[in-house]
Amino acid sequence: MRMSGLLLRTLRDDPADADTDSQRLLLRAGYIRRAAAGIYSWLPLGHRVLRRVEQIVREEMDRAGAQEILLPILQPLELWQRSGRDVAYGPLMFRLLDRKETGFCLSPTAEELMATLVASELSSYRDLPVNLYQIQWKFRDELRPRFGLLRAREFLMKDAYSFDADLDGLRASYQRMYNAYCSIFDRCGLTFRAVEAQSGEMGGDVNHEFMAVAAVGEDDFVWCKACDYAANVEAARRDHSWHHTEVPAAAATVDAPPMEEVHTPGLPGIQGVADFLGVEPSTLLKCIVFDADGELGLALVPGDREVNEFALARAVAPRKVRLYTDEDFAAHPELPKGYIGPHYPGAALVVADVSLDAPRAWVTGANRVDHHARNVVLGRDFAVDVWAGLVTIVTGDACPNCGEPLSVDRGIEVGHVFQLGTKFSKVFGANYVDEHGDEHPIVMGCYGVGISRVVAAIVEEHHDDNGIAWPAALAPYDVHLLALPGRGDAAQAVVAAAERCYEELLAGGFQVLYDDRDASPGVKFADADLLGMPVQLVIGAKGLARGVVERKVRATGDRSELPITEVLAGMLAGAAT
RNA sequence: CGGGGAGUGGCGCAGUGGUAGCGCACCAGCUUUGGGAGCUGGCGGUCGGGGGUUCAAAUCCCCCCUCCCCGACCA
Repeated sequence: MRMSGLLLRTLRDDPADADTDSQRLLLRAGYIRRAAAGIYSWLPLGHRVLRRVEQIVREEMDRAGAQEILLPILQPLELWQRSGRDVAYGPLMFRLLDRKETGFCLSPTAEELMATLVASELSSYRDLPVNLYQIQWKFRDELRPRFGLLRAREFLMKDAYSFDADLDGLRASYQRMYNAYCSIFDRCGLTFRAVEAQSGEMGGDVNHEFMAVAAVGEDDFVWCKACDYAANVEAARRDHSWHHTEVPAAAATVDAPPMEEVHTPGLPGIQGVADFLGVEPSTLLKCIVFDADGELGLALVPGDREVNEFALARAVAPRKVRLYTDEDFAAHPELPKGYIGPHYPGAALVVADVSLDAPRAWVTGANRVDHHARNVVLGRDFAVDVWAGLVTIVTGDACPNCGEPLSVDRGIEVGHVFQLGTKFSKVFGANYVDEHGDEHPIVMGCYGVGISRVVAAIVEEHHDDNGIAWPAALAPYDVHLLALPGRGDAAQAVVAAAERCYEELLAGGFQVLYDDRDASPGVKFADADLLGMPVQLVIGAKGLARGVVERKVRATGDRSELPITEVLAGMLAGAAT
């Protein structure tokens, strides 16, 4: 493509209302334009990127045995009323009436229509399994669209739906989609992890979120850079064996002096007590009071850690847990809030983080206002009813898989796979007849990739101060060819060489963006870096005099020279490495 | 929905009662040509919309709309 004819205007200034790198750069580089809050137009370069992501998704879905179809965006509201999601989605759904006052919505997703379709098209176990997908625009009237393409009201999504005879079939379909998603995000050049989402009450459905690591992500999650461990913060674990190898469980081996009380007036907080006594907060034992089905419980963690409420709930299930609030303490004035220790006589249940199972003496509350206790020893001075991983994971904790340090980062949810079960099949009568003639609801799974969101996630990961640096698999063009003819005697020769080079690369199968504009070198360089094609080829009078073309790799800045006669060969060789 | 901020040319901004300006971009000419060139001359805005106050409103008042940020909410 010749840039002289390309619909492209790059902006020198950052758009005032861009709040993330991806939005800022995609706007500046002329890939997208905002049409309304959370609604964007895709210009030629942006559209090419979108299509390339789409194509990767399509290839991987096809490879996984899914079949592409296309469902309408405009869907009868009646379907959504039947599933109950009319109410569940509420104002998140764009709604409209046709001229006969019949309700419609702009599809925010497509389980209803898919289940309806399958109900009428499939009827026998011989038809199963089936996996159908579409790549279609979705609409959600977000309370607050933001971050450009990351939380848009109109976005391109690949949504797939698997239909199996039973749960085993679903699990196999799910695994195929899971694997396909890993391939998709690998090919897109994203650093990502599949996070098992916190299942709802009583187990719930199995589902994984695919999180692309990015500072602008809207969700915290825990992941290991050394292996594929990942979890959301509520479900994350750490491996204590890496901290406490070879430690006998019997803390009674501690040779500590007897427990003694210390007067710590007006110091209910961990940091205050640690400073007052001249010890590290980690040597304090933090006692968090909770209610477990009406009984008083204590959750014990080291003083420098926080209690993960979800972990606590899992530890004492099926009892229902509620951490004490100020109101609770107000209702129980006998509790010495801020000075409670693990040996509190009224505690019916003591739950401790497993890291406390170590031979050491603690500083903790003395169960008496303005007093703390020193030399408090497990087994001698207090007992634990339940051991569990109770602490909220922080960066640096050991990975439960491999022991390397974990990271707590933010992530962009670029994909989500979900074992749905029979909820929609039952509502829409998507049943099949088994080999014995018995009818069963089809077991469904659903699988989404936010294609337009992936584009933004890629820019978040692949950019620098000068602009975007597309991974080769997604760049709108493979090569950015810059002609710098200048006004000297060599100008015509430079243009001629660039033209030859352009034709040669095209003939060689490369997608080439050719800067043939009558612009200064500075403008061309700046635009090339901003637009972000993976390789830049510069043909100027200087190089031409020596018979060479300069080659710059956008992502690394590495420069090399190719003989003008071997540009295509050089590019082919470069592509191979 | 609560709190805060903002709407002035394609983009970024200035302009607190006197009839709209700067930088970038765009067009023309001349000069310049290896990291967003210079000079000259141009094009382009009913100042978000409506109403009001005033001799006079981008500016003051009222209503509405839109956008942004924080929160709440949430695929």
